[in-house]
Amino acid sequence: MGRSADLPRSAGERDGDDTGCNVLHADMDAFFASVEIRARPELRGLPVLVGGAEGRGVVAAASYEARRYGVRSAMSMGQALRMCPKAVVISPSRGAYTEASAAIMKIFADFTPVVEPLSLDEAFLDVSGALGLFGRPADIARQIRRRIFDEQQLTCSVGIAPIKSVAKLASGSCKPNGLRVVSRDGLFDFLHPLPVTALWGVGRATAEPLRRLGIRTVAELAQTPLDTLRRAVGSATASHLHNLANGRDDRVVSPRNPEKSISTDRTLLHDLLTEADVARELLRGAGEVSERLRHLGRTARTVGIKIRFADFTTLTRVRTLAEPTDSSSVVYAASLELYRALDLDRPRVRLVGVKVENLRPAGAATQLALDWGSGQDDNRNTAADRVVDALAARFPDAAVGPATLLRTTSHVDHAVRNMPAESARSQVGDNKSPRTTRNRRS
DNA sequence: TCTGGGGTCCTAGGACCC
DNA sequence: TCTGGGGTCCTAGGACCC
Repeated sequence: MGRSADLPRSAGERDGDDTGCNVLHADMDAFFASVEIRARPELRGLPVLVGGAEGRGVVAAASYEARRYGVRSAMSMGQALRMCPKAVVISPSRGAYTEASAAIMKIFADFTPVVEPLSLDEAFLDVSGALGLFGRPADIARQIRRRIFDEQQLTCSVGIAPIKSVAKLASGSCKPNGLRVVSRDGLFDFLHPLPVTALWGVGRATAEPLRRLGIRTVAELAQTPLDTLRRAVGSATASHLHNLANGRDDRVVSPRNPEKSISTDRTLLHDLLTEADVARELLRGAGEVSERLRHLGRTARTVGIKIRFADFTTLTRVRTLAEPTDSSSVVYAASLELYRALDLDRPRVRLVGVKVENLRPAGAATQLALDWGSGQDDNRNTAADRVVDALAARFPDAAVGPATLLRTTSHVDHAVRNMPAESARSQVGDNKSPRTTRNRRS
């Protein structure tokens, strides 16, 4: 890719009076697909789908060429391929997206410290403090788009407005590779003709009661009495939507708060039929979320599981522990106990997930554990976990982790069945380190 | 249309305490 | 002993977003 080439195929820049329009919403175009195409230029111009290629996959991102066939993200891969049989399917490469995302966020930060990432590929920026240095909001947006293209060979679309909700709608309306200013004066001309489903927070379940009230456009929503809306969609949603429809959004751009939960779940290629198989997935999930906890220097007080069955019904169970933890074995023991408490009869399990929430800094947890006098085993668990983390970081390609994840089913079965159920409560469970004895305080 | 994976927020009910 | 209200914590599920 040549540097300083012209930005390609711009959807156009709709510039207007940007006075007081200090909120920018920047959104990468078909981000995952664009990153893949950047790595394999021979794919440029072709319909490209990123997502699970085998079995139960869905589309995570589609290039604009693929979208012309009606393909949308979240569509099942099978359906997408029926609509667009010539599409090239690529498995997601998370590392590449994370890396590109970091580079883009860094570019944003060069213009203003007030950046609120919404996901890997989009962010709000408040540029009110940057006007003296970089010019008007629309000028800042142009410089950002230029730098992202020059340095990352990727395009993004930027919406510029006085408030967040409208900036987001504006960027969506000028995709791909566009720029759009919605001025204070032009706010309602832009907002009111839109369908209510365009509003952030109106999905299928909310659209339906609105439709029954005869509300299809934002203008109609704006004119509906608040009480009527409350009865239809509940109090919080009603006032939120009513405000947005009337151009009121007092949310400020604020850098991301620390994460409130960490979860991982996995849809299996084939349904799981035995507790041993489910336990192995819980072990994997517990290991993943715990490793991320330790990496972030945080601990969790609440552990949860998610189980989805073949008929797609889904159960969630959570348990709050006596003490916060970042230990893989404690999280695993708690999740296994939650699963066993379901007491399922011949389940067909399609998805297994593990989640931790109620997060807090790790330092506080250690202190608490020592105070309780039961910290010894916890600390030993964590020490073993840290060794595993370090090995995994040093040798990313090696399989470092619980031995049961490396073995075949019969061994797993044995290991799992010997795991005492009360270990989560007592927080002394450690089925990973053979040296650890389970000497409870008598 | 046989339906991913990572999050956030809201609601509602129950337990418990004052 | 009965009744009520308010606050907080916990749990389950659902809606929504990308």
